[in-house]
Amino acid sequence: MLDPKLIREKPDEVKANLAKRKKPEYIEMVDEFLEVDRIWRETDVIVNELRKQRNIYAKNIAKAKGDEKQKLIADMKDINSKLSDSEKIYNEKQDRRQFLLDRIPNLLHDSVPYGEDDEGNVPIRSWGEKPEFNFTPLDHHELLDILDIAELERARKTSGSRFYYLKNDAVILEMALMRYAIDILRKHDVEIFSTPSMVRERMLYGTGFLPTGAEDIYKIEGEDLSLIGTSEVTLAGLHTDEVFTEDELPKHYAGFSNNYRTEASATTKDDKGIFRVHEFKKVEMFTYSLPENSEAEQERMFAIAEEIFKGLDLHYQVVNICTGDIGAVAAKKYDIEVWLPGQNRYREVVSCSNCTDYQTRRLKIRYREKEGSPIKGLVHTLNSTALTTTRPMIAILENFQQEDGTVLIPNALVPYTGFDKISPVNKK
RNA sequence: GGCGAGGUACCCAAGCCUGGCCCAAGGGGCUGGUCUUGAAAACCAGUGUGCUCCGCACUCGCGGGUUCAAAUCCCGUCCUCGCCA
Repeated sequence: MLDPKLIREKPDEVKANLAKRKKPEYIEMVDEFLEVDRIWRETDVIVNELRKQRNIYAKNIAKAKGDEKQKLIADMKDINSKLSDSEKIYNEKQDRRQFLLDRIPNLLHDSVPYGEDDEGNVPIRSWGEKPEFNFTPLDHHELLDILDIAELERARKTSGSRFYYLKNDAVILEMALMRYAIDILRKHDVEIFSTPSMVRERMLYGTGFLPTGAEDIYKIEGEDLSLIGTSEVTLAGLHTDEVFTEDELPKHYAGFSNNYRTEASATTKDDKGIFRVHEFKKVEMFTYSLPENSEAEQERMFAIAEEIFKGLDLHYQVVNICTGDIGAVAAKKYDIEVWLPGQNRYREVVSCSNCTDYQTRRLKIRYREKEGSPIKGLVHTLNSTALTTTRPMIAILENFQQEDGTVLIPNALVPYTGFDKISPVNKK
């Protein structure tokens, strides 16, 4: 949520910023907000004045006696009827105002490149090199089959499309990836959490996954609980309504969790294998920062994400996400796109966002100089993938495949897996 | 799941039974000021949100209701803690 005062006081700046997102409805929302906000405030004055009258009368009635009291009570009823009329308008305008605030996205940082859609994302650097093959590299789903380390067809039977079983060496590899990432984070003094997989609605609203985006979330029937799509939600929610002191910040957190996504709006192109799935495990970095430090914190966080992928010897490029592709919550976002030989293209494996105060305004997470001193403002939040299970696994399979189908395990993972390759098995 | 006790501002906490100087006592912390060479102590002021900001209104977990008037009474609901299952 944006600061309503900012929209009111600098509407042209806000609109110019939102215009970069190439969605005219945002501009319309701002215009409507300005109008609704104006009426809301005018009504607020009227309501306040009537309430003041009511309070004065209430006190006088308490003191008055007999006929005088009866007269005052009659007058009071008149005031109350006027008040209830004004309050009705006031509440309507307030609801509409909030509705709009809930849907206007965050302001973009100046360094976000302009672009219409994901074609406009700007690669800013790359690391490593594409592997050379003197044979035609296989797709990851073919490799999963040859190596016999997953059940894809049968997963359709038990759970439906976009679910999967991993088995044997793939299970070890999955855990190894998580442990590998966690150890790197611990080296950087990040606090590690294993978080709930379900949260209350308030947390999803607070992090910006609601009200827009409800179709991507699995909701538990009859409960105020939904499955998280990322531990960003649980880690952001952790300090809801709290007030940090400056010396407590930044908080460098990371969450390990299962993640659930309906992928309702996804295309069917990535259906094969485990590229786009409803459930996966992830280590997610999450930072609470002073406003003035959030830009530096984003660079710091992203450097750790890169370190993780460098350690896996995976060739990748870094992309600055453009105005047309960035989400509603982020002010600025970097992705890591890893090279997938089986698809012959780069694919997203990391997303690192500075959400500034967009989430903390909703979650009411603030800071003050020290214990007991007045509140100074809202903290900034940032999140970044550290490592997921499925896509990095795909990258390892496709990049380190040998002609006979054997897949070599990156050196950094061997201490965690206990094996340095996965070889094809002869299935009956 | 059942029963019980609770939820008051940054923290602690009174008020609730018996509705009305509660525009929420008091304490702590913090900020500013007076004083001091400096500090402590003491004293004064400030310390939730909104607005047309020397003034008002809102805020007692949340949402309804009763009433001229609700932190206080009623209903619903969420959460926390305890005991039981």
